[in-house]
This record gives sequence, structure tokens and C-alpha cells, in this order.
Amino acid sequence: MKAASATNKVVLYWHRTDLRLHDSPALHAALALNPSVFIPVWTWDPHYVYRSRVGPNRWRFLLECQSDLSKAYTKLNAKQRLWVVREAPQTVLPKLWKRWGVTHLVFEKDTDAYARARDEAVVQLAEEAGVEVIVKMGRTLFDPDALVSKNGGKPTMSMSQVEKAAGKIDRGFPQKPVETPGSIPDPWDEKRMDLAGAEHEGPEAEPDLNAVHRTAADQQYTQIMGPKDDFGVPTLDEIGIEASKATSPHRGGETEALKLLDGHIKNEEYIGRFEKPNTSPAAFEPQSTTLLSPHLHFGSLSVRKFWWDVQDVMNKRKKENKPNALIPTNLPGQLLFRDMYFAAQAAVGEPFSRTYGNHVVRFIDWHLQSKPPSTDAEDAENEKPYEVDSPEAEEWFIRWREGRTGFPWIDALMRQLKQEGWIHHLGRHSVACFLTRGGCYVSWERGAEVFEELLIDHEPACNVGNWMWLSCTAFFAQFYRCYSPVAFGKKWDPQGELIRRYCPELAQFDKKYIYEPWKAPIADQKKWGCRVTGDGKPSSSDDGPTYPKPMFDFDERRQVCLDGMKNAYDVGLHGNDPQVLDGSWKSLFEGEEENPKKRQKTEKI
DNA sequence: CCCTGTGTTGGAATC
DNA sequence: CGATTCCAACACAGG
Repeated sequence: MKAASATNKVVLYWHRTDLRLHDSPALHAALALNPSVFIPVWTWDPHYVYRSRVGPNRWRFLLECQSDLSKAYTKLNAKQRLWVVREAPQTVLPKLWKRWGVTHLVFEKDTDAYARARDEAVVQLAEEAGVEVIVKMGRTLFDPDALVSKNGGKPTMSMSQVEKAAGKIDRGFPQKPVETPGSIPDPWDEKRMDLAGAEHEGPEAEPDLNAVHRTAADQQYTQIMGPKDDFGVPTLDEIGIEASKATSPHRGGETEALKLLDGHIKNEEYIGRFEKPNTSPAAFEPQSTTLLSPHLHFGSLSVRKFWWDVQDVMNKRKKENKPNALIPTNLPGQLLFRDMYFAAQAAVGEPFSRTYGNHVVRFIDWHLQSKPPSTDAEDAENEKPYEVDSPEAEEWFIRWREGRTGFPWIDALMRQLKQEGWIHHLGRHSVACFLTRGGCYVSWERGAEVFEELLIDHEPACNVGNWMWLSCTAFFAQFYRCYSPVAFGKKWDPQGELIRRYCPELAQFDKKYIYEPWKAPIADQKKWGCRVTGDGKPSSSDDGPTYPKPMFDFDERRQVCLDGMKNAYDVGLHGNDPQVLDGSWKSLFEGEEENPKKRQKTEKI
């Protein structure tokens, strides 16, 4: 169209972790090339579709981000949209740059283990095809690889290390946001954009980790440009998921993200006083934190814009605040925390997401341990990926996952997680501690998988990092600090409002019993319309609503877990020790009575 | 070597 | 009520 600005550059912009137009260094660099043809694409990657655990709420959030971005493009240029192609990037991108005469490929850097392998493959293919590649960082405050290198090449395992490393990069200040584009060049004309007749490689759909969510035919990959041949953003229908299954009130998209951020920034008291440990995990209308984490995950909000907008408010208020002192619990500190997990993951690579082969994680003799990673796809499909060493522990795990442990604080949070795809950070602490070192003694990897499926803000590095933290296997070690499923909730929510909301069968219980309904006299249980009995499985009996009895005596379990942790710390294995890799660790945990420290402990009791 | 202080966010008892 | 202390005791950095 604008012949005057023509440079004969055909730029393919590959959206992945950056579903936004504002403050995108990669997009900024792409447009700075002054392209005569500009094509923003999303490749519908089977790896995310079938090999990552994604529940209905996160699917919808992603689709909303894509739709919103597509509309934003169209608003700037009626010929533009987000061009969604239904094929793996490794196979489809070479077709696209051949077909569209692409001269430049531009994308945002991603240090996730799978993303690195994928991007390396794509970059190599691009180089072979003579396509110039430009990669820009923009997903975190600092480049994770730079943080690692300033940390002596080692994974960042504490905030002081991150602070020190960040101090060596731009004196600890993230880069300022770049401007939002005011115009977008044209794509090719309709005829040249059309991929009709292009060879289309269907994906390897098995194993499908998300099969459990699909109730209709999976039509994601029927045609390269989508079922309507229009490069459209997929619908939940096409994924095979009923729209009614996405029940979260939290919605995706850059428009929504900027609106949310703006609302918070206007509340200068809130921004200035924010201290994570002082925000209530029980608040639900409205929540006590910003709800911006899912937007950071999908890149519908720039973390640097978030950081600087907050910083501006704090600078304005700065009176007694010491300048530039890191406070891990305030909002900038929270955002830097995210960088710590990204950098730790960037240094460790693939094993960071599990115990096996991961040198930073402590080995504990958990129940339901992961089996060693299998390369045989059929194996993974037919068997559980973990050892069922204790049917009782598996029952506890299932009851935890389904929100029927009999501890209302835990069950309310787990049900909120399933319905809304989000719970407060301290709620996550509470349920994670309960599943691992503070109750069930089940492997943190089981819990991380459930969070991966259900959280709309699931970020691989942050999720496993936090699970290691809470299970006292990395980052944190004070395992005698244990969350009580009764006392912790009560401290924040003495009336039990969160429980009444998410476990409505208990709504009428007096606050005296709301956290421990099993202690309520039978007469009161009848009066309040809910009997405390059974295991919470849906029953066919017609005796009215019930709530399960607690699945174990918490104080008793807490002591068992403490003893177990103490013993496992004494044994002192890590995820990459030979005994862990070859399975011989079991012998080190046998005959625990012979461990002198352990014997002393049990004799005391 | 020891000792001390710190580490994003525990609980219960006490003042 | 909010703040302080103890509980029993981890890892790590720094003097």
C-alpha cells in the first residue's frame, strides 16, 4: 500500500509468550525493520495442545488473549489480524517463509526447556533458508541467561543472589517499556496469504494429556488455516471442550490486562502498601492481590510495564522508603521473584521440572514418586506416571485433588482452584504444604501436575519452583514451619466466608465449627442441614447433603511428616544422585530405626 | 573453626 | 487487638 516506505522486507512475527502490542521489544524490533509486508502469526503447537496439561479455564484464557490481539491488529489495519496456523512451528514455519517470501523472522526469547529446543530447531531451519532471525528478550524483568551468568553460571536459588546478579545488569533496573505501535503494515493480499493446497502435516495426537477434558471431536488440526479456512482463532468447540466447562470469572486479553493494571495503579495506597504476606488468602470478592499473573504468563501484560508503573507510584510516595532497597514482599519484589524462578530454570534446564536428574532438588522418600522419565510414548499412555507405593496415599491425593479431604479450608481452596483457575498465593502454600510435607507426604510432582492443569496463570518455572519451595526440597528448608489446615485459614477468615462460598454444604455451620465440622454435635449438623460423614464421594443415598469426615488426624500426620523429613534430610540425597537415578535409594530409607537421630526422635514421643 | 544473622508469608502462648 | 517470644532447629553467607 505505502509504496514510499517499501523496503522489500517481508517480516514474519511469531507470537508465543507475548500476546500484546504494548511494550514488546521483539515486536518493536520487527516494525523497526520498516517491512513492506508484515505477518503476525501464531502456530498452534501440538506440544502445548497434547503434551502440556491444560484445563478448560486456561484454554479459554489463551483464546481470549488471541482474539483480543487479533482485534487490536485489525483496529490498526483493517487487513490485519493474528494469523493462526494449525501446525507445529518446526514444520509449518519453513512452509510459510517459502510461500510468503519471508526475509525476516522475529520473536520474543523464551528460556523454557522445550521452547529452547524448539527455537533452536527453528532458527537452524531459518538460517538454512536464508531467513534472518531477530530474537528479543521481553518476558521477564531481566534476561534469565544474563542473571545466571552474573550469578556465576549457577541457578539462582535465593532472592539475595538474584538481587546481586540484577545489580550487575543496568544497576538492578529493568529496561523501560518501548512504545506501542500506532500503525501496522499490510500483510500480502488475500490471494497470496491463502494457504490452500499447502501440504498439511497432522500432529502426533497421542499421548493426549488433555483427553479427559474433551467431550466432542477434536477438530483443531483438520485444516491448516482452521475449519473455516480463515486463519481464525480456535474455539473451545474445535478443541473438543464444552464452553460451559470454562467457569472462571477471570478473563484474558491485553485490553482486560491493561484495564486491570490501570485500576490498581490508580489506587496508590494499595500499590504503595502492598506486602504479600499481609494480603488475605481468604478474600474472594474482590481478591486481595492483583490477578495479573495470568496476563504475565500469556504476555497480555508486559512485566516491565507493570514494574515501572508500580515504581512510578512508589517513587511518588517515597518519603520514608529507603531508595532502591529490595523488599521481596512488595510488588516490585514479587515481580523479581518471578525472575528468580525463570533464571533457576534457565540454568538447570529440563530436569528443573522434576526430581529425577535435578541437582537443585532434595530427594525425599515421598509417596507416589514419579517414575523415571520414559521415552516410550506407549508406556506413558498405558501406565500411571508414578509409583503407587501406598493405596492410602493415592486415596489422599485423589481426595486432595477433588476437594474432599474433610478439611474445609483445604477443600474450599481446591474447589476454588478448579472452578476459577486461580487461588491466592498463600492458599497455594496451604494446599501444597498439606499434600507434601505437612499432611499426605505425597510427592510435590503430583501436586505440580494438578496445578499445571488447573491454574490459568500456570508458568512452568514458577509452578515447580514454588512446589519445591513448599515441599522444602529446594529454595526453602524450614520444614518444621508447617501450615495448619485449621489455624492458618482461621487467622485470615475467622467467619469462614471462603469455606461457605466454595463448600456451600457447610454454609449454615456456626463459625465455631466451620473449620472443624466433624466436631459439631450431630444435632447441630442436622440443624445446619449437612451431616459430616463418609469420604465425600457422590452417593446415591437421599439423606440430604453431607460433608466428608477428615481423611486423617492432622496432628498425627504432621508428626509422621516431620520425622520423615528429618530422616530424608539426614539421608541427604538430591535428584541427580546415582541412587536416585538407578532406584537404589530405597535401601537407604529401609530400617529407619537404625538411624540414630530417628531412633532418638521416636523414643522421645 | 565457631558464631551470628537472615531467609518473601507457621503456630501457640503471652503480654 | 498487635507485637513479642518460644517452639525446635534447616541452609547459607559472612565475620
